[in-house]
Amino acid sequence: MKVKDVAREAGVAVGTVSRVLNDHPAVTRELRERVEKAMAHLGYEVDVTAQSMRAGRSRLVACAIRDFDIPRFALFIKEAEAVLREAGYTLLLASTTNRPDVEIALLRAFRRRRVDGVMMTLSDEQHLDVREALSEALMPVLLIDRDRIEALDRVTADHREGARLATSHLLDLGHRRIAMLVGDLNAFPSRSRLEGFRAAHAAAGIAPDPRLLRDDVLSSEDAYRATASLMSLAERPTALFVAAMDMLGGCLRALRTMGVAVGDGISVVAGSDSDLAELHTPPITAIAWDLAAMGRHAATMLLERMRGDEIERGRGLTVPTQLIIRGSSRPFAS
Amino acid sequence: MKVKDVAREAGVAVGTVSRVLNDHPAVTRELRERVEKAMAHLGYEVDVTAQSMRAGRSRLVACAIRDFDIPRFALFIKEAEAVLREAGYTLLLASTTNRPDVEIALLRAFRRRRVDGVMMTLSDEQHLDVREALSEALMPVLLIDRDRIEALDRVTADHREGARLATSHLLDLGHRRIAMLVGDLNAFPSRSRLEGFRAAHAAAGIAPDPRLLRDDVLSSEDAYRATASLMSLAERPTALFVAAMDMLGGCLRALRTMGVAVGDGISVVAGSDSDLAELHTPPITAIAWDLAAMGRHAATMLLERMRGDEIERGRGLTVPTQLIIRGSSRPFAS
DNA sequence: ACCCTTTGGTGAACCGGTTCATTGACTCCC
DNA sequence: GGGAGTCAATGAACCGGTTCACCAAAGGGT
Repeated sequence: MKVKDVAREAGVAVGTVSRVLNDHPAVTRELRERVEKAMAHLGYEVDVTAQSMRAGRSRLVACAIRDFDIPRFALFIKEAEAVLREAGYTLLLASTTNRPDVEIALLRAFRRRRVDGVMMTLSDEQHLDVREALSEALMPVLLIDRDRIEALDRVTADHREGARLATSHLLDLGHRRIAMLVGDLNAFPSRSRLEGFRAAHAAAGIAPDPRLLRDDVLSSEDAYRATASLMSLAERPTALFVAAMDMLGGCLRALRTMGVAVGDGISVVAGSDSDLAELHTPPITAIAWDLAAMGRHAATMLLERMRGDEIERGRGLTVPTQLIIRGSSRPFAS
Repeated sequence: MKVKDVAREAGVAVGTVSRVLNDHPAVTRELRERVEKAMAHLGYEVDVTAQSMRAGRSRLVACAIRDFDIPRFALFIKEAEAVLREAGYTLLLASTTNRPDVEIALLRAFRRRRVDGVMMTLSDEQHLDVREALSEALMPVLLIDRDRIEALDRVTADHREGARLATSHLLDLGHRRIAMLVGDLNAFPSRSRLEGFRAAHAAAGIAPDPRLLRDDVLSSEDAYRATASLMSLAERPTALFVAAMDMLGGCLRALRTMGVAVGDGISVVAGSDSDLAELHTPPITAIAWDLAAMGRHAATMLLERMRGDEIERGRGLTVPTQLIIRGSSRPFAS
């Protein structure tokens, strides 16, 4: 079942069938109808593989993120997929497990598949091998919540401002020993959160205690351990900013285990909002931003780039963050 | 940059290069090394599209689920992807939005892409057009948490037993007016949960009040509305079984809005476990099962089927469910 | 009546691999 | 010494579309 068969059935040339398939204008209505009837009659369906082969593009867009089971990322993917599907693209999914070697291997695999565009996170924007792989990618790449690679488009959230707001909020409440849990400082989100944290302290003329900073918190178990270790310090923090995404669960679990009451014993601010933050007792103050919008923008920007529109290189789009103040952050009573 | 170029550089025939690429045994070590050196020297990379074209298979596996932003499904996908990648396959992702027409369109799109295998959910296993599309799919299809299509492999969770346990638990506590929120009864999970719910009632010799059943609860907003409407009844339920996946948030939000205390005012059991259920005050009794294992099994079974192993049609694998009893389910005090 | 342009249609070449019938060289054994 | 058998290597054909140089017919202008 191929164009040849359809052509024979309709009594036309293969080129004409191809024209009909691709809505080429130079086909008379009569022939178009005959061809369409033949296709319907034979139950013909184009072979996208063959099309890709000739065209050199696959109508595939790859999305590689560090770990799917970050619930809120699903929103991003969902919206991106919807936009891409609308435009005739199919989404390829992979997880990098936040490892540079996997990121490089995936870029190569995508190129072998003639993927038309890629959106991805990076474990470390400065990693030389990754930067080299990106520059040899041959297809447009858009960074998800990463920056520092000037030539590439990116969609980010304003984590710096979110962290600054959260930290100022705690400082305003009188807290002076604020602990912070962040992820990998080699990547944009945690780096900017730390900047915001420091900026807020600087603005208040207060020096943060470096012993209260825990980075590399990448899983809920990490958050559990980090919280437990912080609460075992001789001089405990009075407030805890769980800035890494989706780490609130581990943190709350640790506080519960250690018998520390959220709100009274320690103020808590979450770096990303969730049902858990909203419905906890007390409800948890949290930073929120629109991941669905990020997904839509990412897909749209990548589509523009893939169309080859004449656009300046390295466009960046930043979605704002906001602080939702709830009952878990309370004035510090000495 | 193609096999031809590599062949010229190495001074061999294209067929030999292809043999090297595919680890064909009939190549002398000397030639293999010459070819490999030539490939490295030219920076050659195979074109997977061309391979697919000739081979008639794409090394792509599609996964279509009703909605990605069900956080727990991410676990399934993550594990499935890991298994498939290990085996040299790439995962294609799509969401069906739980609509039969989208399901059919996706199956067609997958076939056009020569996808090697599909794992998917269905909005309604009995839908005739979908069944026809499935039978014409030409590639192995595995159902995710769906049954009733005898010819297809499937991986399910034992929702019936989970719901039976949860309901018996509530009945044992003395509850007689148990409300239930489920999703689409045309699909396996909700159907089985309802069966389990009824089986538990039957075993206890109690007839459930049909006015306390709310089906088609598919979003957190649905759950909010359903809970609000249940709590507005003249004869309120004394227990609430939120059996649909990831609907607990909406339900708790409604109870909070209406000033009903979980545990005291109403006992609550969640159909799937989560950080929210575990860390809520009081913690919520919930049904748990291993979605990661489901993902692994799904990928493994599909791989076997794609290898064309001689296996009986329509294998089913069921992962067990368990009830985690927490503080939200309490004895009914009249 | 003649030439020029426009329009619709044709089919061979091409995309970049894999496959397989064929060839040539070498070994083995009677 | 010669026939059978084994093994590497070769390269043309093929997978199923799209493209484009080319052609025929129709239309337009003088």
